[in-house]
Amino acid sequence: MTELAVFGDPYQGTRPPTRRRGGLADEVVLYIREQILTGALKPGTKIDQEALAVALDVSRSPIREALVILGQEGLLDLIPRRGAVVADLTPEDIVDHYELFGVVAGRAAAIAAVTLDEEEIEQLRSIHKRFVDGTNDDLSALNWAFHRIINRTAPRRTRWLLRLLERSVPADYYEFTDGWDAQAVQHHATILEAIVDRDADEARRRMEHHLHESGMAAVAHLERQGFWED
Amino acid sequence: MTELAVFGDPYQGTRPPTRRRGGLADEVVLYIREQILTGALKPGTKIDQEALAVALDVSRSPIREALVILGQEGLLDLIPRRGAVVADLTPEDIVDHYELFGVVAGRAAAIAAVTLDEEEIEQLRSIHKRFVDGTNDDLSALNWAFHRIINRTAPRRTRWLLRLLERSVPADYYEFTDGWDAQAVQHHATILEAIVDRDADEARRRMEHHLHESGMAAVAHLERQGFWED
DNA sequence: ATTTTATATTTTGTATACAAAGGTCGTTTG
DNA sequence: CAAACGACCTTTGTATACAAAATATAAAAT
Repeated sequence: MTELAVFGDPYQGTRPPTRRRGGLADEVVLYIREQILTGALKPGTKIDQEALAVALDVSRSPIREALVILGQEGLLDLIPRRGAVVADLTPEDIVDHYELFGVVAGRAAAIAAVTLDEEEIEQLRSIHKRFVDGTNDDLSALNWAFHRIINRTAPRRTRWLLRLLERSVPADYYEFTDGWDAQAVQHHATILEAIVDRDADEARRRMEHHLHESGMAAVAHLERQGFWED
Repeated sequence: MTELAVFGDPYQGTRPPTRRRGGLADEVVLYIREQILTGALKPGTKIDQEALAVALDVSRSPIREALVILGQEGLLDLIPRRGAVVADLTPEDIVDHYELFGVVAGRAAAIAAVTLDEEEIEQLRSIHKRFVDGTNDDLSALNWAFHRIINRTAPRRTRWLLRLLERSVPADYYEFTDGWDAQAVQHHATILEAIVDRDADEARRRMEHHLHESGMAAVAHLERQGFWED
């Protein structure tokens, strides 16, 4: 069951956006990012603008804009006058990335612990419940919904940074990493508990821990994808 | 004295880069960012690509790349098919930005407290000393050098994020905010102390506090610049 | 008079064209 | 034989051209 019922859905409008109609550059970004994070494009590989343009059947204009975006995200190194190469992200970089993700998401969790109202906490409980005993739900979507309720109360700039940090990292290791969902459920339970207790500091610590472990899972996932193979 | 002597300089090579030769897009980015952060371009203002191209005497190609970069930084809102407008950053956004800056720089400080060697700590002392009694030094450069020694030991991704957070915010409020340098000296002193004590947690807390106060100064600076005038 | 509809104009997004820097490969020279 | 030079080819960066969407303008209808 990949599609969730719309009626009676406790987290309507809290599902990851399927797609919003931007320009061609956005699609190119999605394509290259996918290629990098699945290990199809190895670190150090040079991006041939013309070749990519031909392959995707677009001109170099949207290609170049996409390269700029991915450069800003840190997935590509843009060296002036000599092109773009896939950034050589090491396991340490991924771990570091998730630590950063942790301190920012931790901040969001701390804020959520003192700002979420009872209704929102109830939504959180409901989603978590479906996570616990849900066998026929999309775990990634539930996970996303859980974090969204927490993050949406954070200030605007914090939400912006969370989105940025989320993008440049594998999104779907839930489907692949064995046993991760069980671990995640545990983490979510402790985070939810801290929020119910209105314990901001504990919520922060537990969210940091959750993201730390997520980083480990992400590294394992990338390794399995052959991200660091020759 | 804006230029520092090269010989006998305890922080050679630790000065902010004057300029690195990129493409035209980089210069356009610098220009627009300056315009925004000085209040010349008010939030909500639409960016006319053609007009900008004519004004800066370049084509729309580098202009568009610049807009994409500034969009990624959060200084512009890029709405597909209807152009770019200056993001309406509120004082809350700026404060939030510096809080984020704080948790990231705090992480760097915590790492520095346990990884800096004696020589680096000595450099830190030396710079701080010049900061304390230096009347004829460039305070911005000294400030930059102080933070650089701390941040350079942080992992790569953390340094990347620090650079990103640094960019989209006024860089030179040292020269403008009255009494800020005295406050900064105090903060630096306490941070240095925590690092000397190898107290990672305290270093983190004090760095967070330092950035929090910096945020206040930045908001005051932007207000004085007329950033939020009609 | 105000809203609606049709048409013209502007502006963005994409494609193509061109100039210059970078890279390649073979030749020359020490 | 290795290093250095140079002519050629490739690729990037920038400018221009064109198509389509959005906005503005004017006419028509209620």
